[in-house]
Amino acid sequence: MEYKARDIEQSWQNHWEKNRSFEPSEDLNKPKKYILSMFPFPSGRLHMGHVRNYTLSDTFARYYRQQGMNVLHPIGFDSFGMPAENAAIKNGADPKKWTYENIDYMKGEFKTLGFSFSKERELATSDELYTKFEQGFIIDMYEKGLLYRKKGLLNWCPHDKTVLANEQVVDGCCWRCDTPIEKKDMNQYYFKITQYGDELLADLDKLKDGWPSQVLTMQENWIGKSNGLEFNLFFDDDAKSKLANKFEGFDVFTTRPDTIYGVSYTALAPEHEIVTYMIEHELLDAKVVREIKKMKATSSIDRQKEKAGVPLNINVVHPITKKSIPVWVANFVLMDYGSGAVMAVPAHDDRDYDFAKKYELSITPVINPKEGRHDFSVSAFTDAGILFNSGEFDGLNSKKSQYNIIKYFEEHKLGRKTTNYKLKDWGVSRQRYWGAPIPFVHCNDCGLVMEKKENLPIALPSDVEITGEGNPLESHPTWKHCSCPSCGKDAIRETDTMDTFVESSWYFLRFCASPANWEKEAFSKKQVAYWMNSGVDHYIGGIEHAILHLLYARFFTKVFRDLDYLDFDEPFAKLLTQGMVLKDGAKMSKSKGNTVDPDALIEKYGADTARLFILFAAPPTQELEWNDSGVEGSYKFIKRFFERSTNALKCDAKPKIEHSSLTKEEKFARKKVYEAQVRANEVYEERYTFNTMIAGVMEAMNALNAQSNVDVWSEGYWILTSIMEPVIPHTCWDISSRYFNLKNLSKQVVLDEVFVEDSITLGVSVNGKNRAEIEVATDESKENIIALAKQQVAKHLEGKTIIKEIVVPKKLVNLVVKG
RNA sequence: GCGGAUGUGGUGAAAUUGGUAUACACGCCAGACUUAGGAUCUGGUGCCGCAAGGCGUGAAGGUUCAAGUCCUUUCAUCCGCACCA
Repeated sequence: MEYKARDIEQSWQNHWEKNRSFEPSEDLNKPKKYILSMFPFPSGRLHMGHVRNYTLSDTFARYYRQQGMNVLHPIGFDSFGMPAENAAIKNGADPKKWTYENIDYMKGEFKTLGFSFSKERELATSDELYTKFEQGFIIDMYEKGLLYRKKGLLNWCPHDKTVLANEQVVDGCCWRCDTPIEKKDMNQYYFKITQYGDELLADLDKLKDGWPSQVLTMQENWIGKSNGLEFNLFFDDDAKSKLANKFEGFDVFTTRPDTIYGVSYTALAPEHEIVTYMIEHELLDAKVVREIKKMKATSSIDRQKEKAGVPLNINVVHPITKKSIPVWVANFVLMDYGSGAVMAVPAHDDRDYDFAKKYELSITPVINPKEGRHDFSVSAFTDAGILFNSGEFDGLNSKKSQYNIIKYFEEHKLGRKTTNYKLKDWGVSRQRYWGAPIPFVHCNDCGLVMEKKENLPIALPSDVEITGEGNPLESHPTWKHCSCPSCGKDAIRETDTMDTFVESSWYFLRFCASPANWEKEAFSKKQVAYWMNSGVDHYIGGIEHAILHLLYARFFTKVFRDLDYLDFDEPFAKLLTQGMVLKDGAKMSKSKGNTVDPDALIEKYGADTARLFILFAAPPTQELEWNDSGVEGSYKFIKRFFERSTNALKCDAKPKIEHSSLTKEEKFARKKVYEAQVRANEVYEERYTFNTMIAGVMEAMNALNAQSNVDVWSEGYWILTSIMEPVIPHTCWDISSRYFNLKNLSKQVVLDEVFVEDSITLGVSVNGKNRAEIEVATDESKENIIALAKQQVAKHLEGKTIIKEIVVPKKLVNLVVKG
């Protein structure tokens, strides 16, 4: 029989579609599995990374269907976003048309790859129905105080002409187009994600067993919680009068209160309000002002190159010693962390040390190492140690003194214990067209007013002109004009749209909703409770989403819980982060010209070959090096697997075999088949190393091929097609339908009898060095085994004394000799 | 600088708890069938060596009867974060 991949694949793809084979059951009493892959942006064509992603999720989904689970394996498109708009600017395409044409094409690709997605739950986040519910959530969050509008210094990408969240700034550049970002003062909507900072951090603990530790660490670092002391540094009388009594002082934050006696200067960020005041009121030399302006204009990358600063010629008073401390402006002080001001302890902080050395400021050591001595003329001592020069705290260790010093500050009302986070509130407004409109209205009388829920969705206009200059919603002749939902007078609609990460923060909940209710509700508590019970069972996607998407989705889940839409804390029980797909050692990318087009591959070999190669070439979390002859090898295996199926007989149940009556080769073949099954179960349930599972099946095939018993062949195929169905579904359904009436695509029972053996092979080592092999009866006595082993390695024992004999049951014998 | 990962044949990679290192595949070599083979089948293939034997999991030590696996030190590559007070 000839293996014609394309014919077989198309016929089964049509069969599955016609029979609605992959729609989940609405019976919420069945045991469930929710298998989710990160949905794609509809860029136009799938790339190999997508194929790897969906092959993995499909493999899980098909396995759990065989196990009798009710499986939800949905797909959608994260379809808002800048590329659609950029295509419009470049080619004059309509973003909506461009997007939905791409979606149609990619759906076709899903079909030809044989992915078992639920067709009926497919969605695109740019669908108006999706926007409608999202806008509803935005309103709920605003009412809860979790969304607010404020003016602030924002990251602005001059190329994409939009605001970016901190998370979207990579090395000071736009995460999408790599243009260096600028700071711009604008109104912007924010989600109060910081309110959930503690919980987002603490709940990482719940994910320990299911998420890669790397991702947990990245999230932990991103949230960046640190405990310390916050206190006020007060100006002396000179400074106060110089500042016209506008400022009493300023707040600083430190994680090292134990170094408080070592403070020898203090520094403000160039953007600090006191600095701004002094510039505006001409309290600084022109030269100093010039220096400060230069610092502000320097990008964050350049600022890191060398420390720079200028003195402000004002002083504060040390809170304990009451000594006078000079105030500087320093380029390494960040305005958006803590209060934008630091107490500087050059003796015990590297940055403060460098700065003090450069500007010849005094360095006052107050902590010694527990052992030995530190040379403060060379570097700062930043470890914990023993305090000196620290008044009543002398002799205490760092840890103890931190506690005592914070207590002292609190008792004397000088300061308080605080927690600081690197995590910032999530800015979500974008000055773009192709996004979900933020459902607010600006009214002259009422101010900022929410749209009424019955008016949702606030849909995008279709007749826009997209030039790349400014926001098309802003320049549209009529769209933004509306009446105030509160007083009815003429008002202006908000023209900002939402960050696309908002859509991907709840799509996994939408998939839980039965399509019958899609018009009526976003999702029901009951359906979500069922499918999300213990979370999405397997969430599969790229490591590049380790921070942004996964953090936002966790945040939304917690918010929805507090809005009483659901009853759990964490959305994703198990996270599998796949490795990149490489060719010639580099990530596949259009710009490098090292891509492999999935469509061409399917055309040549079929989808099953692509799927098999992807799973066989490397374990899922590792990088996958593309290799054309490896693909060829996968094709040949499938071809052989298909052709040799003719050795099986038609049967409706697994054949019964009298194991003891078989030949050695037949027994061995059965053992290999069942070994493959045992390994497959482990791989699907725990290890996810599909490469080793496939290797097991190949070994079993090799063993089957060395014998000719038709029952052994039939049983072998019964089991192996079941194991392989999730990987090469078309081939396996085809074989199974011809021989087994599809009955074997189900949970398999392992027969232990095939593992019982009469004799086993043991390795024989001398001094740990492998020298020979012996074959002994399974129940052979230890004495006999040793005797036989000695006989086998007699040559290596000549003239030597055996001082120890070790027998490891079923493994080996080790003889330790001397002389 | 901080955090994490990885390092095994010519290549992708196996080795679940310390127990015969290199399974499975690619590549290569040889043979069979062939007018032919980039098809198929069979066999071989860690390195050095004619052999006996020796050497082998980035490097160096250590623990152990036994180490890819555990401990110490170190090198290289990759990824993430990065003046976070």
